[in-house]
Amino acid sequence: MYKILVVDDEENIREVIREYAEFEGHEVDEACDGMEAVEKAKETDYDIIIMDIMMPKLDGYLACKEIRKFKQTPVLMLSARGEEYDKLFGFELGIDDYVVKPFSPKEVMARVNAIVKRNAASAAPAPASSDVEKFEGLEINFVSRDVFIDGEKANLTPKEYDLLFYLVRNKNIALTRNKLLEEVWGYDFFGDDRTIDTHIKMLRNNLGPYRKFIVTLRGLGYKFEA
Amino acid sequence: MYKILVVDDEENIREVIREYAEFEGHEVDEACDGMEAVEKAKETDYDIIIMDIMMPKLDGYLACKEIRKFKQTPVLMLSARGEEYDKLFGFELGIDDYVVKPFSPKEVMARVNAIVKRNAASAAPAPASSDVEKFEGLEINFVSRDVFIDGEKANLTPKEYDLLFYLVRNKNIALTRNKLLEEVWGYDFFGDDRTIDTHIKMLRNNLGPYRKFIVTLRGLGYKFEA
DNA sequence: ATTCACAGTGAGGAAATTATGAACATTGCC
DNA sequence: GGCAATGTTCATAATTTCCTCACTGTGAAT
Repeated sequence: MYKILVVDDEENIREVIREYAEFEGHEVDEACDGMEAVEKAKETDYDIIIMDIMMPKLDGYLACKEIRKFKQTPVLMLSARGEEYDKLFGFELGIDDYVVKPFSPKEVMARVNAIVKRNAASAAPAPASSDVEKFEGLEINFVSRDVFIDGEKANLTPKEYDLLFYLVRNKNIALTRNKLLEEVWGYDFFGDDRTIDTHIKMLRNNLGPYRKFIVTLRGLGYKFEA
Repeated sequence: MYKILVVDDEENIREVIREYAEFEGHEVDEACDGMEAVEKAKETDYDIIIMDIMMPKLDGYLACKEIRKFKQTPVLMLSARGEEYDKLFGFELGIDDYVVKPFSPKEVMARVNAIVKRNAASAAPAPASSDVEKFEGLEINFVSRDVFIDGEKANLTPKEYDLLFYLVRNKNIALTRNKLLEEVWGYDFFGDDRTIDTHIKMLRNNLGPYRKFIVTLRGLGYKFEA
């Protein structure tokens, strides 16, 4: 039996997870925003915290960061794709795993079990996939979410970061527009294909001389070629 | 391509989903109540079942429960707003997601894709049907969509890529013009046969010395011979 | 050698696709 | 509320690619 804290502003989600967790014999507390989560985490020793990213008052990242100041409770993040997806890899925050919506409670609890078990065994967090990449004068730091162009820090918007990060993580792989929409915007984005073009354009503009790494694959999509 | 079972007592709903799903290239079966759904699920291995909750004879929950006795096929539930939301996650039933009416078929299919993909990811590790092929100095990379000729990158148009890729994927197989038209151009192309010749010509020109791999089968079509 | 059905080629207009700029919408913040 | 930044849509311009078609080349059968 674990003590679990479920943090989400949507009651439905909390309810759903609570039911399944209790069904499996765990004890569940709830909080509906980051502030409340931090307080509860301070008072009580949970085995794991399941937390949404998108919340009022204090979002998942910040709440996690705050909690880390006094405790190492494992955290499982819930997120929709397209929610600055890459921040999830913020291992410096000590996020142990994440689940992308739509999830089944079954899946969530499977991960909870895996995390708690792993945590009990050792204290090692998840493995990171290289934190920085460099292509000539273009430097990308996935952890700090920074992009440097010839040493100068680029000022990208969140979508631009996400798009660039996804492209770079899949460098030298031909990516269709659909794939990009699905992975960067999220499965629940029902907008126009051409939105990608616009973001690619802005990204290219921001990359200056290194725009060359983003190649157009006519009739298909794009590719980061390095 | 997925095999999908759509279960709903309203024909309109079934029809709408079927059309969209088939448009995306999936194969669709229908059932109009729970009983029929259980039977069909028993006979056939579907990739996913899309099922309404409210149905005559046997409702969605019970049908799902019944199916679970012999199979783990993922289930996406359709529900009208206000239909006891939390029951939806009768998790012990292993419902994977739900969509509330009124829904767009696009949304339904987006979730179907998410679920099936997730399900496939946990089952099989990697597909890997050789990502690159090399014939002497001709190197073809299906993943990065690159073609190298003696180390130099060839600049092919989309159709040329498609044509070459298809030929290579079916190397040493005689391909008729009709087959090529159907597979590379698509079933909805009603143009001239000779269009192929033109593209073959361009492809050959682009392949330089390796044009030799594309052989003409007089009276039949072409073949990539290696 | 001749024939003739089929394949190869070149060029121009048609069609498809991408790039871009600006309008419009949304979000977060003061 | 109003502002500023970001994200999305859309119309248009700029390219690139495709398709058709007429003509030329070729090979196998007679």
